Amino acid sequence: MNASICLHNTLTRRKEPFQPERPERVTMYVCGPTVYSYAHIGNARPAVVFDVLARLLRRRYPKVVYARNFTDVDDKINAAAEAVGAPIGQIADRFINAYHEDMCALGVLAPDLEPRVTEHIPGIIEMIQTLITRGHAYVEQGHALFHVPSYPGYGRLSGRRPEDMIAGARVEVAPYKRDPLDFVLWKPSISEQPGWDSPWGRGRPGWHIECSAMIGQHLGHTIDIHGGGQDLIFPHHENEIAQGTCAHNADYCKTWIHNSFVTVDGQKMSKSLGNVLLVRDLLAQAPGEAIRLALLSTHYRRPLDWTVQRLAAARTVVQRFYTALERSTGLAPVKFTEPDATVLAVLQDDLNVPGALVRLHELLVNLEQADTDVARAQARDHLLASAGLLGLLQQVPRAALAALHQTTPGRAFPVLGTARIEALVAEREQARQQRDFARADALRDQLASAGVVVHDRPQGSTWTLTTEVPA
RNA sequence: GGCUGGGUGGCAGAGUGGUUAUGCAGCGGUCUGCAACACCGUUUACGCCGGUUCAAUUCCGACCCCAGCCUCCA
Repeated sequence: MNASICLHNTLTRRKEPFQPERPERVTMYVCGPTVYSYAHIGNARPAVVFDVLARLLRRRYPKVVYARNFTDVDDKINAAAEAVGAPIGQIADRFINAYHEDMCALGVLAPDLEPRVTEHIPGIIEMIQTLITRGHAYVEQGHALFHVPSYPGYGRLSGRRPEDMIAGARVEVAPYKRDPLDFVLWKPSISEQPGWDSPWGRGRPGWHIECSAMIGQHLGHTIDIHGGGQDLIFPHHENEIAQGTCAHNADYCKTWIHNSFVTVDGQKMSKSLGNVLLVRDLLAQAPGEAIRLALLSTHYRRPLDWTVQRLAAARTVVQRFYTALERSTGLAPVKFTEPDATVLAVLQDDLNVPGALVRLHELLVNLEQADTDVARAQARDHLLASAGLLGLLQQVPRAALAALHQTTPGRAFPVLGTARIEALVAEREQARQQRDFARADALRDQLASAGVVVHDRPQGSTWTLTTEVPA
């Protein structure tokens, strides 16, 4: 058996060996998007990071239940729905579909479960009732609120002391709160707002309770891994712990994992700065795989600054890998190729993806240096099996290179049919054989102006569509 | 003000108490009619000041700077 997977646990602030409660059923929950708009690059980072973790866990454990929710009722969704005069379900459906498309383009595999809040209202109400019964929550002016002082462990995840938080609070305390830190479990809806009947009147759930309720319903009272962006540590995850622990009288989650933020050109993404980068828009500049690689090229717990240079660099690397793979297509696959031991080992060390990429480059060199068909097939399959752990290099090379060409920014090439290109390449080869180099060079220029790059190899000339971004 | 992370060579980015990853770019070379692709070689590092140590980029302390959270946010 290989060494265990080590993960940095936000709760303990250290890297520790991952030991699931029940290895026969490993549970992981990641906070998904609120579906009121298209996914931006900051939404994509956790999706990609936890996709890699899920792949790693699945390789190790027979059954992994990975859930990622959709928050489909929320004031922002309500506002978006009101703006276009559509029901919230329509807005949510639209952006859930868009989210699926975007994540698919980034090579993110579907989680096992994608629970939606609006489909879990009875469970949410039930959980709130349990909290009230146990003395951890109360009802005031149509609101149900969690009483923070009733849970002594509050603040442990974020490393904050309640007294500091009160001192630093910048918001006015709502009159219905018994304690400034108390947070809403259920809030009343006026008639135009979406709402559901409850013992406390018509209303809708607060943000924090939904995750706890869906976790309790689908994964259990104690889960193995809970993930999300680091901005969720406080208050969202802190509140989840309080609710879940108090409702079920059990540890809520053993390992908390948080990815760091994405900045754009050194600044936080925000609507006011106008620098929110949507995955949709980036997909016009580069294939999803290059975006995925760019997101994975920094360790998940470090801040990642998104720049055009970063994406360009990722394009170059993707191109290099697929160029080598393209040259080995047609070789029979080798049976039962395992991922590389080094790749596996560094990934198991708190998901050191950049370290794994280094090893992938070494495997690439092995492929490029292999001098027999058997060696090349082995090197290729070794590389592919290893890259598969990261969700990379799994496309048909020719198609991947074509995707790079199609997304080349700032270039519009006249379209030459494949037959025409082949004819020109053949004509040039003939000219070269006749040592008519002026003619050969003219043909090469003609092809280049159409975005076709010719490669003269010992076996003869081949061609690819350019993927170079102009400087 | 409180709480988290982080500051590594032109850029990106791992890691380590002593043997200076890796990628991109640059430079030199091999291949090529010339290129391109590919391969080989190669220059420049560890924010600042103290401390511990035979030895610190790596451990400890202070400081400076950056990002995030404390209010919806991945």
